[in-house]
Amino acid sequence: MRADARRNRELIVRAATRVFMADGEAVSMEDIARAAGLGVGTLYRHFPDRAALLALISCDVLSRLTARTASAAASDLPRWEVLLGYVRDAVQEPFAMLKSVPVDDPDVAEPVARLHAVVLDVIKAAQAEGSLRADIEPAAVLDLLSLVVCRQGARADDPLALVVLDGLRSR
Amino acid sequence: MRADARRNRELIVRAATRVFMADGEAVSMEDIARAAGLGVGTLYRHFPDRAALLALISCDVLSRLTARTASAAASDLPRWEVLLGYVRDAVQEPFAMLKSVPVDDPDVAEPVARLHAVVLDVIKAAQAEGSLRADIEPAAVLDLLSLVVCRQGARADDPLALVVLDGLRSR
Amino acid sequence: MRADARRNRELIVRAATRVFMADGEAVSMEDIARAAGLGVGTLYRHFPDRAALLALISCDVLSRLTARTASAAASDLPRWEVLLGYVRDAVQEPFAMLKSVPVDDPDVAEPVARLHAVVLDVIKAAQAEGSLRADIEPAAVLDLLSLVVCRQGARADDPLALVVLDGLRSR
Amino acid sequence: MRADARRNRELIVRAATRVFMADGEAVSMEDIARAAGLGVGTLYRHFPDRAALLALISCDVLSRLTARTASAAASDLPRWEVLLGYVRDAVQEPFAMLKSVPVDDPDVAEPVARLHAVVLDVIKAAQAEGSLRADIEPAAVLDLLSLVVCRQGARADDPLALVVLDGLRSR
DNA sequence: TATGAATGAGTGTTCATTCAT
DNA sequence: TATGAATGAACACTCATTCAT
Repeated sequence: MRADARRNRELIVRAATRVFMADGEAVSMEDIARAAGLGVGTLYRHFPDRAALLALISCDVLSRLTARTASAAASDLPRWEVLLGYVRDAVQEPFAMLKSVPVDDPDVAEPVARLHAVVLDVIKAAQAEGSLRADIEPAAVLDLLSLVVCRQGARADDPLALVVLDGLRSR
Repeated sequence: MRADARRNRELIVRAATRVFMADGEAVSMEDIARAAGLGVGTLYRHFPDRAALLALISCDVLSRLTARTASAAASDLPRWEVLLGYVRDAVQEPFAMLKSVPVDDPDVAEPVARLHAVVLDVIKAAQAEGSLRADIEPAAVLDLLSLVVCRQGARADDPLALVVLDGLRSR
Repeated sequence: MRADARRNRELIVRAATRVFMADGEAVSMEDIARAAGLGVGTLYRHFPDRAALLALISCDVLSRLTARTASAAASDLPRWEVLLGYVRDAVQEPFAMLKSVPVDDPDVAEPVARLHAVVLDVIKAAQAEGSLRADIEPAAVLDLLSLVVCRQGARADDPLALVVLDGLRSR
Repeated sequence: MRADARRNRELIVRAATRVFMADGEAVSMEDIARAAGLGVGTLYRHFPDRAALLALISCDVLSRLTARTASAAASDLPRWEVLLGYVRDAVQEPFAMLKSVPVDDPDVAEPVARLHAVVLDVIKAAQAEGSLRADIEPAAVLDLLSLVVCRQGARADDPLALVVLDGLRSR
């Protein structure tokens, strides 16, 4: 792939991520192109259609988050801190858009599964560590965090996230 | 308002509620009219535009829920039961659509405030009663319940709701 | 169907017929709408998509021609005259567009078959009458006439049609 | 013109001829470039626009056919055979595309005229020879053969061609 | 008044053509 | 010079809204 093509692809992904974060999933291809400073044609050269763009951005978001979480998990931080870090990172991403992506698409399903696997490990370890309530199924914890994180406009320090995290803490 | 006008308005609201529950917010005005057994023109006679219809249905949903919750609150049931009842009732309504309604609109803001007031009272009473964790701000509990209830396709007995409710319970 | 709707449908069909005759099959829906003095939306209210419009106009053309030919066939004109009349009528219609209509579509296949049946009868009768060369398969005569008639911009009195018709004549 | 430029031009013309034969005139420039194993840019280096490419391919087809027919005309074959050979050769070429080429373009008009001249000579000679009906204008015979030959997917032995050729034969 | 037909701006997508690499 | 990436006008089609019946 040529240098400028790679650069433009990156511009598209970044712009789309930005506008999805800001305005939700119902953004037109024209708007994304404009935000990227490119023509619509360029979008379509890089992504066959809207769904593909959504899918790719989702994958991007997911793998970025998986990488970051896995890296934190490899540290010797307390597992609770790793979990908090996950939430803090996730709310910085346009996670809400995942709701409009077909999770059946294997290209999306796989990165989702990988992220889930990493986070589930952290959850279990946090329960073993004693920082996370052990009387809740790990999968339920994951669901709860996903709920917190997938709201349009979520922030790590909004009351809701704080409540949920506090509710998950062992006493 | 004449009897048939009131009847049609009711038909529209009911039909819209139904299709919003079933198919989400992205339903066309034609679809709503068809579901109501009316022409689109009649929709527009009753509601100046799509936003107004959404707002009004939201109000309808909200006031119905407020009434039901207030009535339960007037009983001598345990406050925890009243709270559970609220969740059970709310998930039967197209609450998810509230996310696409401008809450700035005073016509919507007010019923929201009224529902919140009623539920907050129940929350505080449940904390006083000792059934609901008292170490969480009532407003935060409300947010948490809203989160549970406003998901598209939410059910009172899905794992997520169960986890949240369990997390709120005093031990 | 309401009076104005029927009138507009007629306008669409007429306008489309006209522009297909004039400019060939590659005309945009906007152009057709403009030619009909209507908005594109109206086209789509009457015809679900471009293919449906093409199919319907083809059917219209075909049945008009079938009716005219059958009526001539019911007269006591010489069969040769009936055949000439068919060619004269056909070249007045946007027959060329049939080449871009999916003949597999049963809605089109049937009127085509009906026209063919009528014309084949005339052909056979003309051969029996002695005015049409009898040493050619009726089906081949039909094909030949179709070829003459389906050219973009065909005219009944252009040299080509004259030659073909003359070639078909018994001597 | 450098050797590789000539080679590329040849590649383009050949590829375009091939895909026009196979898929009709509605082929994209990208498709043609891909079929030629070249980039679109190279197409545009050789041909200013789509019309020019079409025109040039037409010229190519026409002159190839003119050469072949003239060569056959130079032999001592019966003129009827030469005429049959012309039809057989022509149907192997993407002659249908000529319908979408502006014949006004002098670059196209001239090769058309040259082919016509050659074929007309053959036609007249065949009439003189007694193998071709002499009661039809040579120009009309030419038109008729053009009609046969310019159909998308024409073949020398399909019923239609056979009928036309048979109709032209003297008895 | 209720109806649903008409409208047209807006959306996703394609493709001839231009231009940076 | 050859490449193929970028462009944007054009197309088919949708749907909130208006308006004739």
